Amino acid sequence: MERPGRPTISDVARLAGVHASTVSRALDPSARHRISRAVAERVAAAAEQLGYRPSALAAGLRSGRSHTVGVLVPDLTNPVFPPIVQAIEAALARAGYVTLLASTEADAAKEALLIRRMAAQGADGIILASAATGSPAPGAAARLGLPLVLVNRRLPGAELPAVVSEDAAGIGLAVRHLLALGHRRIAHLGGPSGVATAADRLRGVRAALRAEGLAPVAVERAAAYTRQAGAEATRALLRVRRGGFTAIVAANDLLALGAYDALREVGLRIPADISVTGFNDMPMADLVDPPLTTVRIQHAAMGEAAAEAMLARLRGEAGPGTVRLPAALVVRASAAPPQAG
Amino acid sequence: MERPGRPTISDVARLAGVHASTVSRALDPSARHRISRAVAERVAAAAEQLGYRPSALAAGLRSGRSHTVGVLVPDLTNPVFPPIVQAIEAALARAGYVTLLASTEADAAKEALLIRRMAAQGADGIILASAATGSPAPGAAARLGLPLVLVNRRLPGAELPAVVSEDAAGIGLAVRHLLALGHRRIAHLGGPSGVATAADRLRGVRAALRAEGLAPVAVERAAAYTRQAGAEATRALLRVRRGGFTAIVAANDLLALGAYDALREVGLRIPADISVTGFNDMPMADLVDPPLTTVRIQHAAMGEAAAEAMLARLRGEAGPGTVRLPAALVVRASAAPPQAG
DNA sequence: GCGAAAAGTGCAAACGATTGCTCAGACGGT
DNA sequence: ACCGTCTGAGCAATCGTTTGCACTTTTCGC
Repeated sequence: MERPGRPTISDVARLAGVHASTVSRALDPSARHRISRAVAERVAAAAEQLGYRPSALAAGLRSGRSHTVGVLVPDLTNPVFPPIVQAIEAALARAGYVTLLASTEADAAKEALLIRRMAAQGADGIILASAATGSPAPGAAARLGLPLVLVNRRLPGAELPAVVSEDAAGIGLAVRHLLALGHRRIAHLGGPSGVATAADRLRGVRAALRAEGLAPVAVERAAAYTRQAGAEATRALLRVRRGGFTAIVAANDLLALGAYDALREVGLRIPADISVTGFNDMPMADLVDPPLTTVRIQHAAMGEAAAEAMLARLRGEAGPGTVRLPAALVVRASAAPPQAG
Repeated sequence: MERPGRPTISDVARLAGVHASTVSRALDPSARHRISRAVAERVAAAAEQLGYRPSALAAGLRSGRSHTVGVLVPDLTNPVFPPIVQAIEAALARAGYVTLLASTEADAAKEALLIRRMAAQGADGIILASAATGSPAPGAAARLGLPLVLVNRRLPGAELPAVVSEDAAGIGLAVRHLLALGHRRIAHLGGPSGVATAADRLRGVRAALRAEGLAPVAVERAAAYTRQAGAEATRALLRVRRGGFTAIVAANDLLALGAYDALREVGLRIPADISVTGFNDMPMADLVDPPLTTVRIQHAAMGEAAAEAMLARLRGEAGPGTVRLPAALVVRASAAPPQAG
């Protein structure tokens, strides 16, 4: 008649007629071999009968491992992140880990606070999506003794495991596509400074152009990876160099869509007047008007690899250093040969 | 020279020259009044000096409150969820809670497993986005004694707090818009059965039409809220009733985009031949071709309200029951007057 | 069969907080 | 002056596990 609360390990022990420590071992796959088969089975049966679920809190307190990993993203509404986060969560869940999610809003103070809070919650490690230079994460994580894995963006200088795309080579694909279409005067709509992907992609654009003896006719860096910032930077590009380029290589899809907005404002047609390419191949990139020619990155694979890298670290293995996943060109309709004349 | 590990409450106590229990009280705003001002300040200083961060694990173990809330979504890559999740996380974070995220993949077994796992982690409550009939969540949560709050979809029958949109009234806006444009033969591309929003929106379509003495000329329900399922259901609609309708009211944006795909396959132009409306006003809905006329719901407000409802419950307050947030029509270009003749 | 090694369990001390009790002293009313 | 109340702080138990150590039994080599 009494409300028993959740059964504890002692309840199981009592029912199985053994000591709690024996139950603990019998239920731990890595210690089960120290227990006789008969007892292990009796314990399993008792646990099953009681519907016993060990308290991860108590286990974490004692063992120091909470089976919890924190994931930090700057902005979940940026379509790049959901697939990555989802893949991370799935991979962690498969390994029995639960995912703590928080959004930093690209604010360094918030990032530091969230890491501390996750550490207080006993997180075993932190996966940081989109680190920016000056990010307090490496310092904070190191101070707290937490393994840190970067995903989507690396952090040059810091020796941290990271899973990223082949940014330079990937955007080179887009540039070469434009060159093949006959473009010679190409502008780059770059990502914010302090972000590794932005620098890498700018480098990639320069390299691909240089291979043909060319250089970008203009480079304008957006203040953030958002549609609004992309539109603004494109307006700047038009102010400075209107008519001076026939194509814009954007550092990501959101920026490219911002370019769509800005080009439309001044009556320029895509791709008839100006070609535009993006980067990321985010969901819906095929549905915009015109469908965006872009570079596909492996969102899911990236998330999964990041989770695997974290799990390897948590197992005490060295794990991979920086992993670079290849990107592929996706040709749609936003890039076409330049207008004759 | 020794590696001190993280400072514990006893370290702070020692430094402040008081007992650990006094530190605990001095640091707890709701118990601070039992401590003299002088001691409280000494403790605060000591904690500050040591960089003390209480272990949420230990606190949770003893107090039964882990300051952790689990959030379950069926699929994070559905653009409806990120803004909701982000708002939930932000509101919870403001209250000092951390968010556990997991994706159920619309799988009941997985949903049950994840709830158990979150309970084992000591989660204080569960917020479930998009419950479907037959969801094991209410039962599981009740068994575990966890408060459950629904967001985006309610669960008819279960007496659970839920924060949803005014689905019926909202989609009525779209229908009335179509009627005002002159459409009379309207088909409904419905959501999956077993999902409350789908039923509510279907009801809303019927009600709005009935007010004019009309009824939907066809109703086809998609197997899931995805672009693919939307395309398939639209193909079915065309098979059955091609030419029999001049507009499609879709139960959500993803379905509407699927309709775009299917209509294009057979050479039908939007909106010249067929008008299409969506629901949700997801990000990018304005960028597709043609820009989607849809119904805007308050993603962020919904997430925030759900988090607030959960926090109220955790404070022991009754909190609101079902909250319905109004929706608004967003007119873009996918709906136009029907072709003459 | 003997002793040593191995196997299988139990014991009890952590882990780091929270909280019901106890207790000493200050205070105030009569 | 005395007694009761209140305040502020300490004591110690407790939350539910894990794990180093000690203690029996087997097991096995010789």
